[in-house]
Amino acid sequence: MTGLRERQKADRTGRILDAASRLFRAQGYDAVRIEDIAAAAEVSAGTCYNYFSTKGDLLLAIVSMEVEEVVDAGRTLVENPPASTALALGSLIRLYYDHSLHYLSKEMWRKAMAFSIEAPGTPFSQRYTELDAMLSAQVCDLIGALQRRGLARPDLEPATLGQIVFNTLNQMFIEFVKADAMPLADLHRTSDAQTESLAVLMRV
Amino acid sequence: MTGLRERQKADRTGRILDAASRLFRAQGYDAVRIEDIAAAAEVSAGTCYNYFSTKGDLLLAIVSMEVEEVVDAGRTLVENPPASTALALGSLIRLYYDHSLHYLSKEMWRKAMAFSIEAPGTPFSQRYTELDAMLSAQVCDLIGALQRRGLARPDLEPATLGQIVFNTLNQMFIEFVKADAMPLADLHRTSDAQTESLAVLMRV
DNA sequence: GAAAAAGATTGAGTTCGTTCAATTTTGAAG
DNA sequence: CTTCAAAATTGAACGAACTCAATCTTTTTC
Repeated sequence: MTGLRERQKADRTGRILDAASRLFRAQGYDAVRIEDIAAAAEVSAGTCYNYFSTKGDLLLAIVSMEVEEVVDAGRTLVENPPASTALALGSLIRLYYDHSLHYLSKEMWRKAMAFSIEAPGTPFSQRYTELDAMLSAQVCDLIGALQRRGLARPDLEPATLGQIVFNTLNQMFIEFVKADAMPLADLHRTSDAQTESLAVLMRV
Repeated sequence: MTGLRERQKADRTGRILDAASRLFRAQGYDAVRIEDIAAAAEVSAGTCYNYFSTKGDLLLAIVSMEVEEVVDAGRTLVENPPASTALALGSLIRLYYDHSLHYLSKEMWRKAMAFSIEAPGTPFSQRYTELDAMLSAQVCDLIGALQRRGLARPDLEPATLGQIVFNTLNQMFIEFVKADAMPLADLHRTSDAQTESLAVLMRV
């Protein structure tokens, strides 16, 4: 079943991802050359291109792993939502935001977002877009749950409202990563204010 | 007042912008080398870098000129808004969308958006961000005008609602330029549906 | 009007992402 | 175990964005 070839493949993929992740965080995306990653992973530069189509796609693979974790964490929260609209939305959004800089720098986020717009057809760009859609769906699910509990006006599609909320939190996050000097606390403040407004909009 | 040096500077800037704009549209951003632009503008490659810090910033200068036109056109519409919420929003959004591909290809938009996230500090990246804010402000203005005419619920900040509407239309546009095969008509359809929902949300 | 200073242009050189033909490694068949 | 085909690795070569020391042009000074 798992021949030598497959094991080596998985091993090399892991080593490349680990090396890239560590180096990107430590030295910055631009400062790290493919050769550096290859050296740290004990392969040649050419081999990196066997596994990842471009440097940007390699970054997106790393970012995607992070987003997967956030999706998992979010699932738990959506299954047991806090007992008010603003609190429920606020908690989910804070979960997303607080995870975001745990393993990734703002620069990595900027480059990743840029690359996913610039090269939407690349394998990990598609994966990243998929994960974004999952986050958006999660917000929709939460709003659906709130409606069923009578905590949000029932005359609006949860999908529509969820999209709106997700677009808003996503845009705030983009502005956050674009401003290197902006602390996470500022994002929280802006977000809390917007969430409050959105909760008003959704009030029964 | 306007010495030879200044005139030459303006002339060269214009020639570089013209050449780049024409070549990007005709051959695609990636296919055009700085040397090609320099040759078409009758300067050297180095000179391009005196005027624009990077190839991406040169693209953003071109895109910004286009967005300036859209902002001007939008101003006229906001001053005389159509007589219903959905129609007013729909007209403004359609104005934005229809202008968008007049002089710029989807590829140019993708690269421009990517670059503005990736390198937010660059001169024309800042200009582009400013122009985006102006579009957003325009939507807010329109909503304010609708409120004053009694066409939108007055208990919500126009700034908040405007942000929501702008984020939504912006996100739809990003998805449009990310999908090369998607025709403008599809964007219109999706947008009309979303606008309808947003109008419901804003109803008095 | 000549000389010096300031500003701009130039293109050869550097760097790094990416490609690809040659080579090596792995797995299967006889 | 040997042979062969398929798959993967390699690193040298390529191309294009960007840099910079030398050169040229414009403006200012006296």
